[in-house]
Amino acid sequence: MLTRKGEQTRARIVAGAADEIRERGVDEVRLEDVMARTRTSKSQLFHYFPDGKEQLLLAVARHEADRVLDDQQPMLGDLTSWAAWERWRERVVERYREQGTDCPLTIVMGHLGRRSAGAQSVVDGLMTRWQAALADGIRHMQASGEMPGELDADRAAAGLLAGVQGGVLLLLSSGRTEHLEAALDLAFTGLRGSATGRW
Amino acid sequence: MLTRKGEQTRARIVAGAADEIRERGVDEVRLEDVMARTRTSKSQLFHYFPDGKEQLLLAVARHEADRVLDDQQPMLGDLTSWAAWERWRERVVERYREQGTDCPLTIVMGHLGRRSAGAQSVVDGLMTRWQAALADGIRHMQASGEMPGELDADRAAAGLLAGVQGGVLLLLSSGRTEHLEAALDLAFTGLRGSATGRW
DNA sequence: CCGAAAATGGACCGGCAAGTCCAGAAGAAT
DNA sequence: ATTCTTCTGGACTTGCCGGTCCATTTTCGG
Repeated sequence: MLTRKGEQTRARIVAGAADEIRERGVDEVRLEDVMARTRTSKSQLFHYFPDGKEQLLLAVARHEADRVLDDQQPMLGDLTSWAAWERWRERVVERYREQGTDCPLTIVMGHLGRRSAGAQSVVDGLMTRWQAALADGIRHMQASGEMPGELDADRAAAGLLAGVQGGVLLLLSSGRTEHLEAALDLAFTGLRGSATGRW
Repeated sequence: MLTRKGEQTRARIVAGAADEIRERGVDEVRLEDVMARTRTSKSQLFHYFPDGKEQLLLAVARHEADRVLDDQQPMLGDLTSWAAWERWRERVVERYREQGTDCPLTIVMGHLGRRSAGAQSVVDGLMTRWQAALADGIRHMQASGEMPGELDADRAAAGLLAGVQGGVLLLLSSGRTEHLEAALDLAFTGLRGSATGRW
């Protein structure tokens, strides 16, 4: 059981670890660094995360994953017109432009990605919710006749999501947002266009 | 200077390290494992890679990067008809389906990605060449009137590339190719479609 | 208050794996 | 053949850092 003080400390640790990772990368982060930044001792770390570093990283991943969709609100939840889609687009580009080369989630993921089933599910959950929000928007647009009714909303959302992910990935290594923007534009063109695809 | 024998040994080390990484991930790979697999001693490793593990990983990254585009040939170099584009699409999906969750390049990249400038340039080079090949194909299609002449070939290629990258990324965490396929379909629709985008 | 549970401090351990070193074998070159 | 370079074996060092432990303090419910 956690007391109020305990919760504060735990939260401080997670946030501090997240910052540390953002700044220096997962591999470079020692527990000692987290301790220094959060003014905690080793026994506290292992008190709140008995399974050690792995568990802490997972908590950080969850913490970061939660932020991703929040940062896209309220746009993401209201994709009901082309203007709204454009606003969402701008927000996404802006958010990742600011973030630049430091994508904490990708970092943490890339680190414990495959091995930990927990990490897997964090990402899966995030992507699923993200895709669902996009699919909702697409269905909305179809209902109002602004996107072709023939296309499979879920599949289109999957493709759009992939474009965003790839754009961000390329941003991480190039530092430029042009791939992300191009991917969004190309996807939008597909969403607008005549339904000649294999939908 | 390297003798013939030296080159063989060096190549054996790189290939062995690549296999080891594919199977167990970067973090899990000890120099000792590479030594065992390639029947080499520690002094050999440091003889061929004086800067140690970092340098070896970089060599592995280069090795893997070279394979990526080769695996897409001859399709990638001959995107001159929609049928050819479809063949390329199939090849890409097939290649990554086989590869499944073990993308050695992404792994190595995710590991030393930001810190080493060398790794940065390996990925940059790969992506640049990849995008250039796609852009060439698009220009070909425009010349023969099979893709709208109004779109910016390089930008469209950037978007398509992002879609592929994102699709692969999602494949890595989900194990399924549906995002990759959806991204390709959506991008193709965009490439076919009426030029209503911001090209 | 008081006792139990939670929170904290910080010294200590232990293992592991990267990197060093030197001695000696194999190969090239003339 | 000899000499110089490259190649190889493997023991040794070293530092780092995750994890353990116990003693002490703080919190909290009743």
